Amino acid sequence: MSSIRERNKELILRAASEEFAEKGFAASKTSDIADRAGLPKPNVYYYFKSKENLYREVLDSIVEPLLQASAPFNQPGEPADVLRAYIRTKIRISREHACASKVFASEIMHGAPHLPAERAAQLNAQASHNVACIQGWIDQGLMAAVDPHHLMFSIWAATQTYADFDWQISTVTGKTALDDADYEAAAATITRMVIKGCEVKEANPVA
Amino acid sequence: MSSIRERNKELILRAASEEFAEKGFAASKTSDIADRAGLPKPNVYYYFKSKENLYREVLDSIVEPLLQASAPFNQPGEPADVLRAYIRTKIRISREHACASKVFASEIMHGAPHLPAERAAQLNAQASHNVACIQGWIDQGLMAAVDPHHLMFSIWAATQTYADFDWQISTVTGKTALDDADYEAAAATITRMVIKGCEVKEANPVA
DNA sequence: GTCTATATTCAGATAGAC
DNA sequence: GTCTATCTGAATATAGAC
Repeated sequence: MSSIRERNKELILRAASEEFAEKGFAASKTSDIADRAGLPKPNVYYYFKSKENLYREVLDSIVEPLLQASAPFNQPGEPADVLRAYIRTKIRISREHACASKVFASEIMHGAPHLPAERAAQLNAQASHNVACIQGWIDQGLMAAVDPHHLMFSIWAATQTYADFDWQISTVTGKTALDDADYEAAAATITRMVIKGCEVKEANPVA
Repeated sequence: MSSIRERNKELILRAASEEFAEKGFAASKTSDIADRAGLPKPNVYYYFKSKENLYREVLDSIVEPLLQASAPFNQPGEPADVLRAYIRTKIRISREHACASKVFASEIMHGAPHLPAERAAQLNAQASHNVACIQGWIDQGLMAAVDPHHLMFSIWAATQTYADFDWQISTVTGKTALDDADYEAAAATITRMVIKGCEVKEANPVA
C-alpha cells in the first residue's frame, strides 16, 4: 500500500506551493517546507529527490488548469459567451489555485527558466488559437477591430492580478481576503470592459 | 571629486536592476552584479554596504515614477482625459523603467518584505485618492457605476504586464522586443476598454 | 519508513595589501 | 580608491542509525 506515500507527497506538495508562492524559489528553504508539511526534512528529498524537482512539480500542477481555462475557445459559441466564460474561469483559477498561480507568474516573470519547453509550447499554441479565434470574430464583424493580442494580454493580466498581487489588493481594499462578492465584482468589471469596450455583438442582448 | 564614485554607483545600480529583474533578489549574486557592472565585487559592498541595501535602492528608484504616474488624478480634468493620460503614463513607465518595474512587481508579489512602510503608505494613499476620484465621477454621472477598485486593479495589471511578463509577451507575439507601434496599440486597446467599457462621458467626443 | 547528524557547496561579506 | 584572498554562515543534500 502506498497510501502513506501519497499522503506525504500531497502534504509536501501543498506546503511547497505555499512556500514557493510566498518567498519565491530561491528564497524558499526545504527545511521550511518540511516544517510546514509537518514532516522531517529528509522526507522531502526522499519523495522528490531535489528542491528543483519539487518546484517543477508545483509548477506543472498549474499548467493543466491553465490550459483548461481556454476550453471556451475550443468549442463553438457566441463571442460574448466565450469571453464571459473565459474571464470567469481565469478568475476562478487564480482563486482556487492561488499559490501555484503565483508560482507560475513568478516563473514567467523571470523568463521561465524551469518551465519545460513542451509545456511552454502547449500554452503558446493555445494562446495562438485564442488569438486566431478573436481575429475571426473581428473579420466576421462580430466585434470591434481591437488588437487580439493586446486584448488577451489585458484579460490575462486583469484576471491573474488577484492571485499574483494579493498583497496589493489587500492593502488597497483594506480587506485581508476577498470574498465571493468581491470576485463576482471583479469578474463583472473585467467582463464589462471587454464586452462593452470591444463592442462584442450579442445574439440575445441581456446586459 | 566624487565623479568616479557617482559613476561607479550608477554602473552598479544599473547592473543590479537588470540582475534583480532577471533572477529575483534571492537568486541574484553580488558577484554577477559586479561582473555586469565591470567592477570588482568588493566595490559593490564598498558603495552599498550590503546586497539588501543595494536591492532597496533599486526598489526605491521606481517608487517616485510610480507616484508621479498618478499626476493626472491630482489636477482637475475631464475623466476621459485623466484616464487616458494615466494609462499612457503607466505604460510609459513599464517601458522606460522595465527592470525596476519588474523588481517592484516581484517585491509586491512576495508580500513587499523589503518595501519601507512609509513607501507603502505613500502608494496606498495615492491609490485611495484615485479610487475616490473615480467614485466621484460615478456619483456625478460622468461614467458608469463600475467598481472603482476593480477598475484600477485592471488598469494596473494591464499596463504593468508589458514589463512584468515580457517573456510571455515575446513568446506569444513572436517578437524579441516590442516597438513604438506595439506600445501604441497596447495603450489604445486598454484605453478603449476603459473609456468605452465604463461609458466615460466625453465633453468633446473625439473617438 | 523515519530522522539525527554530517558532508558539501556556495554566496555574502571583509581584512588587508597595493 | 581598488582588488586579491579569505572568512563565515547558511542551505542543499546525504549517510547511516533506528
